[in-house]
Amino acid sequence: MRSVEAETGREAIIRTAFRVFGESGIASTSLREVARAAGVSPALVVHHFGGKEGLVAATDEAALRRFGDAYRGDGAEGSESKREADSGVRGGDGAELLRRRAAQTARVMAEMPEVCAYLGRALVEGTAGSAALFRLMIDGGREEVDALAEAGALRPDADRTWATLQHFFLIWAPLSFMPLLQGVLGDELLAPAQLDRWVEANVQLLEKGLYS
Amino acid sequence: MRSVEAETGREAIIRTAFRVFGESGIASTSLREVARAAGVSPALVVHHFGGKEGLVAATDEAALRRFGDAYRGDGAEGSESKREADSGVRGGDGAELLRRRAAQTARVMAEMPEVCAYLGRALVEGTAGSAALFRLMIDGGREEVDALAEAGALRPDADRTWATLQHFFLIWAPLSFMPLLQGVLGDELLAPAQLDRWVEANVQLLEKGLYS
DNA sequence: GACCGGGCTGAACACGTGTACAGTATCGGC
DNA sequence: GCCGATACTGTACACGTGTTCAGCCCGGTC
Repeated sequence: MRSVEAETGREAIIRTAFRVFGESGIASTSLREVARAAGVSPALVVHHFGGKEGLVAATDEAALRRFGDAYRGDGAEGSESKREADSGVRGGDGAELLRRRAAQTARVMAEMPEVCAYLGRALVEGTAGSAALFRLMIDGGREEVDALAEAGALRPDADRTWATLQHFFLIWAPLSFMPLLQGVLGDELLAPAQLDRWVEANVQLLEKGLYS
Repeated sequence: MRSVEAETGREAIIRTAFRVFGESGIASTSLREVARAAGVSPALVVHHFGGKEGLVAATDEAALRRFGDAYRGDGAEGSESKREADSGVRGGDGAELLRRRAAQTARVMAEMPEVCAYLGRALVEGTAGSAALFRLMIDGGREEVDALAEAGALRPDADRTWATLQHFFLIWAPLSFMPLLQGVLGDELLAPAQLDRWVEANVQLLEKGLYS
């Protein structure tokens, strides 16, 4: 029953690291705490990852991979979402694509909240991998902005660099500020209803602005 | 010459705390490091603030006060900026007010970059005072949003809660992500030219959106 | 059956942390 | 002058940290 079902220690540690680091911060959470929460000895963490630094690097990488896979639509679910994710920019108008992308991100956040919460934290703390993480996200965002610009959807006088950053902040900053947000929104940020409001507000802002 | 010019130990510690905490993070910077950077003994920090927790609380409070004073236009400078800051919402159209508010925030950031960098950090780490800090900013933002709505400037179908949060993120998230931003922008975020681009991009986004 | 290798542990180590305490210097008021 | 208060320091302590290491268990291989 080992190979079919049970989780290896390494997997348990990573999975726990998402949760604990995401909740309490990376710098202020000790390797021992992660080990305790995962139900293993601190020495095992060292055994698998070489130390705390290695653990954080491995967690960074695992989080990024899982997020990327889910966003692209890989994994156990049906193939329909992959289909629509792969349909290129050409053909759809900007508004529709924008909404679809936003919903896609929201779906991933609802599917794997711990991973996303961790990513939000990693970005904002000085993790070794966070610079690469950030660069990846920004580059991806920039491509979409450029594609939307080619398609004529982007306002022609827009500053594309800052447009990319604005996209990034509107999507990722809430994750980094999540503990504070619960007080302002009544709900959990990642509750379905809240997620819908979030997506809707972002789409509206990007399409029409706030002030007419 | 003491009382006229020299800085007291307490002031030196707080001023240093802005810089060091802002650069390296609060949780991952030791009380000893702050003391060393300030040129005093660790015991003095304990003497004045009771411990690290107290130091962080005092730094929070000092940062918030200085930012508030500067934003409101108190302090050594001429009184003209205070004048324009106090001119209420009524009378000006939304766009003009919006631009003025953005420029005002940018001015404060250029004036006291360390304080602002610290605030960006404090918000994102689980500081004791950061919840209050956040609430204050959100409440202030909400008031402005409501005022703009009364004046008819806000899009009528906008979600005011999320509109407030969007304002907040567009302004404060860059501070929290500052170490990462330097790579994407060529410049320093708080360099005057970059600051202008930032303000301009925000105003444009809030007025017209990104996609027409 | 012997053997090996990898997952895994408990005990130990050196070190940095936050903090307490006793003591010194310096300044203002009597 | 003295005196008390306050700013400030050096030393010491208990504790949690990341890390090391010798050794356990256990499934697979010759």
